[in-house]
Amino acid sequence: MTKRATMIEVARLANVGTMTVSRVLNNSTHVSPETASRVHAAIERLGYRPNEIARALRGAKSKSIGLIVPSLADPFFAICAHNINTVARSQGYAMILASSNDSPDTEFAQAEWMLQKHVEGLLICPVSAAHPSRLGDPIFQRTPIVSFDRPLALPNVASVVVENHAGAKKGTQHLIEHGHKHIHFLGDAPDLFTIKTRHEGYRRALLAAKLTPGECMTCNSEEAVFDYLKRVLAEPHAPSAIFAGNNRISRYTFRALNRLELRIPDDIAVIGFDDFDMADMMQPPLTVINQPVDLMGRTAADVLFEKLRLPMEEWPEQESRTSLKVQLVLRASCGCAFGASTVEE
Amino acid sequence: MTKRATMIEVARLANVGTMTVSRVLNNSTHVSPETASRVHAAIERLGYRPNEIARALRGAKSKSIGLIVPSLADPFFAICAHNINTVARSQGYAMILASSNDSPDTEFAQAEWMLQKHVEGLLICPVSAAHPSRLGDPIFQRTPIVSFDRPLALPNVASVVVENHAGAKKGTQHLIEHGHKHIHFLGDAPDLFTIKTRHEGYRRALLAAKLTPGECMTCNSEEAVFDYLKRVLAEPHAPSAIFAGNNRISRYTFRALNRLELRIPDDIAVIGFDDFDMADMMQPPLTVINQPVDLMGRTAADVLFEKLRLPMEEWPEQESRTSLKVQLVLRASCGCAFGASTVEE
DNA sequence: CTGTTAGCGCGTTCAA
DNA sequence: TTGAACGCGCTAACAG
Repeated sequence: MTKRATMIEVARLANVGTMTVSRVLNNSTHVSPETASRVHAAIERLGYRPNEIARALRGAKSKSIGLIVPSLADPFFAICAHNINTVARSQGYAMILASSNDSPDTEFAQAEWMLQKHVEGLLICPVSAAHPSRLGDPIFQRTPIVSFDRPLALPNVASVVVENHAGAKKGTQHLIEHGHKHIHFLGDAPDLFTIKTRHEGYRRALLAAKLTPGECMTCNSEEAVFDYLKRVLAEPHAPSAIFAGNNRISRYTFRALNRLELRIPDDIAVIGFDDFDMADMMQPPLTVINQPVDLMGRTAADVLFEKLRLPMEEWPEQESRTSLKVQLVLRASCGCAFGASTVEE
Repeated sequence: MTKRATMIEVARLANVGTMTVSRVLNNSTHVSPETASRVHAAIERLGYRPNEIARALRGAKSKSIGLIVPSLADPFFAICAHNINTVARSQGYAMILASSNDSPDTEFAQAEWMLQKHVEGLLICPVSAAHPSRLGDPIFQRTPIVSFDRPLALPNVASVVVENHAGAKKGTQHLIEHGHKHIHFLGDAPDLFTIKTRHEGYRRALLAAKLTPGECMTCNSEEAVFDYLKRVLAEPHAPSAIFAGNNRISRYTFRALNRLELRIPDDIAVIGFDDFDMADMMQPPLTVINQPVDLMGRTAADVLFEKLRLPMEEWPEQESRTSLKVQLVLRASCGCAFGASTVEE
């Protein structure tokens, strides 16, 4: 009905000074039990809640962190955000969210703006590293930053990623074991860390088997994948298997192959990096490299809050780099014939 | 490196009062062009950025809104969040996010806590209406609230939903036109507005065709759907078609039917409410009632910002209720035999 | 057109 | 153990 009660009103009602109220709220040390209970009663009666804004202005603690992802509409990032948020809330922190839409300028603008909002720390999945990141700017030196999914080569930024190289290598090796000699790699953005690293893992696997690796093909849409496959499958040395660089590409590939009326894995085999919902229900079920999506967000948040606990002087010279394990989930699109999914470390 | 510059420093450097700096930053009216440019230069040189916290403490404008969803991990809500965030950013607002995990207590706690953070407005997808919502509490009277996906029967809350009744009715009618006489309805939470309304639409369609509608079955997991279908399909009057109350149930149903080695739509037909990624790539492609997910978030945000523009005195007596159109997307699981999807208004 | 004064609500001195 | 006064950075009133 009326405006919210302030600390002064509580103090008056309890016949104490505002300082006492403040103490009861925070330390609760050096306050006699009976005074404290009087204060509590007053708080109750007035429905008083501390004004977080005023708190933040006074001290340096805004009790909020910022999260910037390329796009929340992407289920992968949505799950990351979900887990980060869970950790944040458990620590009493608010999470402010923003999308960079894969634009370095937007990313920088959002990050800078979050600093104005006095977030205590920043969690970022950085945009493609085509341009040097401006997240190393001096204004960010006093704010802990953790990057995830894609690392940031900056001294002040910790990072959490998965074993992209090893995972892609293992997946490709599996394809080779199925007898494939011509395997193509499809990505969306060749400058993207994840895609680049996965392509490198793929390359190593082929080289080790004395086979010729292909380029990292850039296919940004279902149409692009369709056109590419249609063209290349008509050529000599047509691929007999596809390695899809991420789950979006996997889905595009599946759609394109369907339109081309090709049978998986008989006409062409497929393995994709990153599992997705219903991948096991496709016809055929898709073999994938599974990344620990839940763990990724949680770990990144944990790393950030760990840094938040440390005073700035104690920040490590070199920030931590965490790498999460991935698994090869064998289903049928690779050529295996399992009833259910099988997991290989 | 050093602490951020404050307004006073800018003022000193530009040889003006802080008020002038403030004016340049906001109105920029009643300031001589040359003074303004001196101020701008000083701002530039110091890399000054206004402290949003102080601004928020001073005025009532925190330039932030709160969003509470049952779970960000759900793609449906992730997309809503994405669109809401886009609108918010375009208005210069930050979005604070929280999940209620379908708990009324958590929902209330998060909402209350957001008020402490002085959000200017709240967007909420309310938890199941099993318990009367506490969002009508007096403390929320001064804060505009918009609920989406599920309405809230409170005078101070506007809402944006889709045509659940009409959509479910149309889908069920379609099943009836295919000759089905025994159609079962599967939901997850019978008290949920969306599920309840869709079940009602389903019931009306059957009644209108002089058929007997079934209960709203509660199936909270793939296991539950599996057990239910296994049992009921062995009984007399076994269903020849299933109406799935939302996309999660659709996926469960698809999985369960697969495990039961039943053919869709020959052994049993399926229609689901709410489309999802790859639904058109399943075997067979799933016929669904498609809701305008993108529009939902955007509309809800628009409604909120409209309210934010109005002074409290001008708030309408009765809050707005928006209902978004849905479409029947015909694929193959209903019994139709299309090459591609067909859309019916 | 511009500067001065006075808080916003809290927590941190320092004195009682 | 407690309270008074000051100031965080900014802007709404009022002068000038």
